Amino acid sequence: MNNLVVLIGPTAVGKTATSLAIARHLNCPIISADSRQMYRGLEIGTAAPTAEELSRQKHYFVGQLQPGDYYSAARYEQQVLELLEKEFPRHPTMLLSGGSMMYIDAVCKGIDDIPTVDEETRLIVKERYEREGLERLCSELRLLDPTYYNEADIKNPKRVMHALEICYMTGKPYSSFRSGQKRKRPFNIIKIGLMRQREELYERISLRVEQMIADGLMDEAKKFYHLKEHNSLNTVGYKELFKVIDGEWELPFAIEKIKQNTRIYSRKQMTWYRRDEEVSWFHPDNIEEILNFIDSKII
RNA sequence: GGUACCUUGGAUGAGUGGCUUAGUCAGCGGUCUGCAAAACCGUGUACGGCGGUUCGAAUCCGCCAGGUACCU
Repeated sequence: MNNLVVLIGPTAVGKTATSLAIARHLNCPIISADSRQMYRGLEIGTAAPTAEELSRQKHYFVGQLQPGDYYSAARYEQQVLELLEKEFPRHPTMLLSGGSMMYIDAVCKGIDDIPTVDEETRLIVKERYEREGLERLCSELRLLDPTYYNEADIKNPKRVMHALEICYMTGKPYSSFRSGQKRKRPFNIIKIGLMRQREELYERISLRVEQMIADGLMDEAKKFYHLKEHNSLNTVGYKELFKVIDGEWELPFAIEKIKQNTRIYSRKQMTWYRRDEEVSWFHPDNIEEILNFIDSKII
């Protein structure tokens, strides 16, 4: 039987260091599950593994996309599954590590097979939203897909728009693609969660942000300023510095906002993890305990 | 010492006698099946202190405290 160790935890909790220790112990590559570290050039702001860390253990899904490339959790699921199939013969236990909740779930639980929306449809719906407003889109969704309308988060434009995109493109209700079923995976999943006291985590966040600034985050932001409309740059650390570049904010204020937004992000991650009962939680300092636990769960 | 103005929940900031609860941000909690470090939702009865007027005061009056500006 093959195993996939999944290492999760809020940002700045210490996943990178722990993942290296686990990977060395298991003698396997690391599959990154970080939706922003996938983009090349955002190393400082996303606290990506350093060149030295990357050289210690083979990493996948770090710095392989250009900011501006389209990507999605579904694509990630598919690529990771393919990779695992390829790697398992040589590495019967693999490690997936990262903080992107949706990506983790995509790999562990699966995402329904929904067509990828083409650029044209995306534009049409976006324009309608901007011109006619959310209300109109909602009443249209109610007609095209009453099932989804009744369970959807109707106030969330992204959700409503996506459902409509699928309806337009396929001529079928969005809900007809949603099974709500967990996929069975042909490997054993061992979920390890890293957690620290709130104050401890917040302190680390604060220090890390200061370090990012010292390491030249501003230069990185300037370099990608021209891509700021892309989702990959709609990221904590960059969006605040863009406001400094625009002259809207002073740098010290922006730095405080980065810390604050990172804290908010870490809390959202924890909220997401909290409901996942399959996770076993550890403090990052207890690395021996973590390794022993993994060994006991490997099939 | 005098005159004027100000004092609202962690921050900001409306409200000038009664529609009980402004709003925003933070904080905290939550949602999550296709750009997810995204997007969205929920949640706090506070009116500087003490007295008075009134059926009723954050809102009017007096005193006290703190603050700001100007004057001597």
